Amino acid sequence: MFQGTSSLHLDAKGRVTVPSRHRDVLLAQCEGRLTLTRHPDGCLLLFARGTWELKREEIRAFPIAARDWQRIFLGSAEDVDMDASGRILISPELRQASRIERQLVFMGMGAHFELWDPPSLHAREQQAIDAGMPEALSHFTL
Amino acid sequence: MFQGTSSLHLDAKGRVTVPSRHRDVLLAQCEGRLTLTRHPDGCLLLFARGTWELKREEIRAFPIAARDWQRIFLGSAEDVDMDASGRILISPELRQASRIERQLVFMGMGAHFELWDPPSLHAREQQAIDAGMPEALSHFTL
DNA sequence: CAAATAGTAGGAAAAAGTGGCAAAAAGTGG
DNA sequence: CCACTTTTTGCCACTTTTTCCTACTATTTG
Repeated sequence: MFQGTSSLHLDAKGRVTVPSRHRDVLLAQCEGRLTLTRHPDGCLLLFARGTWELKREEIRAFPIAARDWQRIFLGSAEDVDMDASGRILISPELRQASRIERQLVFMGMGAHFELWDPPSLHAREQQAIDAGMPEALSHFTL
Repeated sequence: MFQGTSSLHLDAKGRVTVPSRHRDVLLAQCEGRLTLTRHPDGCLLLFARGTWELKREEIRAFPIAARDWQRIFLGSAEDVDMDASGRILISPELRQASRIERQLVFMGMGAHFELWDPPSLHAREQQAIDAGMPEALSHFTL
């Protein structure tokens, strides 16, 4: 179960270090074999390879009406492997799509991670807070 | 059942001492294993690990429309352990999100704690008082 | 008033993250 | 088809952050 955020930098070649607290889990789960793709909300999604392959089957089964969504999820997916120092390379295409340049936010979201351009994330967060809790969550209390 | 507030300082590395009157309970309940996350109201939430894990399952079950809220609660959650002198470390990300710098208010709120930046708390309190009692509390008397 | 306990501060060792370099691979042009 | 250029990949080293331990000060309590 992944949770929590880390603020990190890409190096000159577009690589990021996977936060060390997640590294061991990922090495155990999939030997560092991961898959990176896009999310329509504007972030990137990072999966352990096995987790992705299950999701991929769901995506393949999308109805025709959702062909555009297949393009985003499937068409943008790239297999990436952690290198010896626990880094992954984010391709120029994915960097551009997510507006990630130098800095990024690495966020654990349960079974996967989200990678965000910091300004995009903050803007979206603020928007959500301003809009208030949706009706569907009216029964949820902390 | 936690209640009451304490005004405390963070040290130079961003650590706070858990008020001693709560320490024994937390040690007994979860051996000092806690989880810290954000609340949209602008404070941080502190849970005993077990309590958090129950909440986390509720959060994971949120509908897709509430993805932004999952990001705030789950995406910001960090497991923290009390150290030998009963302190917890608040990460730079959480400190920034809650505007906590040097001082903080540690507030017992039943099953969990809230951690506030003092000015933010006071502003919010004043706002609530000015707004008056909400309709839903019309039958409540002391 | 003294002792204990709470809260704060500082220092040293370890680890994490970042940058740079060099070898390898891939692509391009003659 | 070979040689050269450019990009990619792996490796190493430095710097910053984190973690653990210890010590001090202030407040509380008997």
